[in-house]
Amino acid sequence: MLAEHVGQVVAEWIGEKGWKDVPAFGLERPADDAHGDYATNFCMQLARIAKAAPRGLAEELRERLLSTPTLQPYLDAVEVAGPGFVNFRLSRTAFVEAAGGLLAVGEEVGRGTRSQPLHINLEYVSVNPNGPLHVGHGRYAAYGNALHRLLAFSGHQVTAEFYINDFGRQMEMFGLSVAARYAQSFGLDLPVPEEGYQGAYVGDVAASIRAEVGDTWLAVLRERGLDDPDDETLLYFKREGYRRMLELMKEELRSFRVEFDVWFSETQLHEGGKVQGAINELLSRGVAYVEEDAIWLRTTDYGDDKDRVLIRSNERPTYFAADIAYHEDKLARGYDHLINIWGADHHGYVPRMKAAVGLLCGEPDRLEVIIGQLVNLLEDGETRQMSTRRGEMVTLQELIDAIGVDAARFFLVMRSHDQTLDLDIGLAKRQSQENPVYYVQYAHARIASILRNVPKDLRPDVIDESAVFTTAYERDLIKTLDEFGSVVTDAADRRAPHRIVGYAQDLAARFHTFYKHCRVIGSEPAVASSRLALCLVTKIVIARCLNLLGVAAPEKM
RNA sequence: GCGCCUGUAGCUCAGUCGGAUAGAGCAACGGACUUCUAAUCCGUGGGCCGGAGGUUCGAAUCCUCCCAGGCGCGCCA
Repeated sequence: MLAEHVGQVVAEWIGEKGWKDVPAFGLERPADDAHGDYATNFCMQLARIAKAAPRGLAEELRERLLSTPTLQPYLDAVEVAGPGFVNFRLSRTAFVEAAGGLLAVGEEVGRGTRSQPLHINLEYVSVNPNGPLHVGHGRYAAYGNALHRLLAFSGHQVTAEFYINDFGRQMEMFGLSVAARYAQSFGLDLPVPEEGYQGAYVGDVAASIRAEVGDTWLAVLRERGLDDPDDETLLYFKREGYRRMLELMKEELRSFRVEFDVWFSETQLHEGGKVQGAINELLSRGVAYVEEDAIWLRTTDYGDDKDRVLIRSNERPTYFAADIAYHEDKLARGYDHLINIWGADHHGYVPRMKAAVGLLCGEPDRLEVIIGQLVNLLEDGETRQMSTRRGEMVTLQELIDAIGVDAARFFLVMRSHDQTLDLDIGLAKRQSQENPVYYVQYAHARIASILRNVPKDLRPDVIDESAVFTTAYERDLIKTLDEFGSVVTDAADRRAPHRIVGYAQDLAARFHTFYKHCRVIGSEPAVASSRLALCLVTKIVIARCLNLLGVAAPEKM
């Protein structure tokens, strides 16, 4: 509420002095209340450019602020402190106006308005549809979906996309594995291939096919076995297995409150000629070339270590080639910006993909790759390794069944995506009651409870009267609420939804403290109504935070 | 060997485009319910911010080197 006004005065000051390349002006919340409601270190940063002592500059700024008439109603005191800090103490009027402003905005508190909103394509999760989602995928799902909500709320237009890796050898092996389990369910001894998928869920998929078509394919499998992957029977199992796994995956994600706008099939990219088309175009433009019977892309033009193969000498396209066609397709659909969320095990792939985008459109930075660190799984302190192929994994569903969607999402998104996450599944199950999500949700439920008990004649209005907002509890709450908008923008720009978690915990803590010390119902009318206004705004902001994280905001607990 | 990420309280982690006395949760200990939900609040203890140099009025934050851990360096996906 104050930063803009002070910023204007500062800008005029700088203009008069003719200083160049000055740092950005900002206010911060001091850790110590003795340093006021807000403080700035601007004069110390300015000292080098202005070639003057920080404290002298601070004194000068203080004089200017105190002689600016429009600021007077908002400031009780401006002090110069320490090596050159300027500390601000706000007036009651400032708090009343801030609270009134927030109440007037209502449900839309914190929504960003961008002068240049971007149409962003956000791709995440994107796994082979040949096994259930494990908790590692769950982390990217929780992170990506929270980022989706956050970017949208901060003022961008976002399309969420899932790239289905349904092409190639992994899917073939999966199809063969399903066929083998199908045959085995009739007593036919057809072993799952060495490199096939051993998990029990493969048997479930086979059983589901059997339930639909009975022994239709049994005789053919007995006769021909699994040796020719292009056999139409085996293609059938690949297709049907794929279809069922994809449905399962969609259901799991939906139950985890993760929704995608576009499901994009890699196979259709190949069958629609898009891969070949992209390569032809790159060849004709001379950025791809033939050498040693293979086709290569000049990714070194954009700083990659070496050029990369698009078509192998055996004439099969690489995964990279398909990915190029995919990104060309995304670019052609008109997005300003592409964001991919990848696991840390793919980070070596980033330079070539950015180079490819550079070769496609001339702007490698239209692609932004966010690398999410991995989840380190433990069970009661012991490391637990995961393998989709061997069917050894902790599934996302298992975590959800154990601790619920809210606690799982909160836990998976509360730490920076840049940090490897230790998840002890045994500990998580035992400690689910201590999940901090309940602390935040409880604040919301408490407010809902107050609202249920509000007498009819009490209305949420901020009344300009000397009795209101006299406590530090109320003022802390207002300051925190007032910061929500900048927290949203900051978290979105940094791709850091975990900052929303931190903010929500902080806001909930300030509310709980306020609740303990500041009675709402039963206080004298002016005080009660002003406090009710704070409750209403707090409820809106907490609900918004939880919504951005994909977590429910309960009315009762 | 090279590249990316990480190293902060007993545990899990915030804080990292330099700011005032480094924070939270959990765990430990001690208090607070006749009043809007005690899933809460108030308090106590707990730290060579991996190590060493450097830049700066000021470094957990920036630079260099070292140590430790994770991940990656394919005509795999």
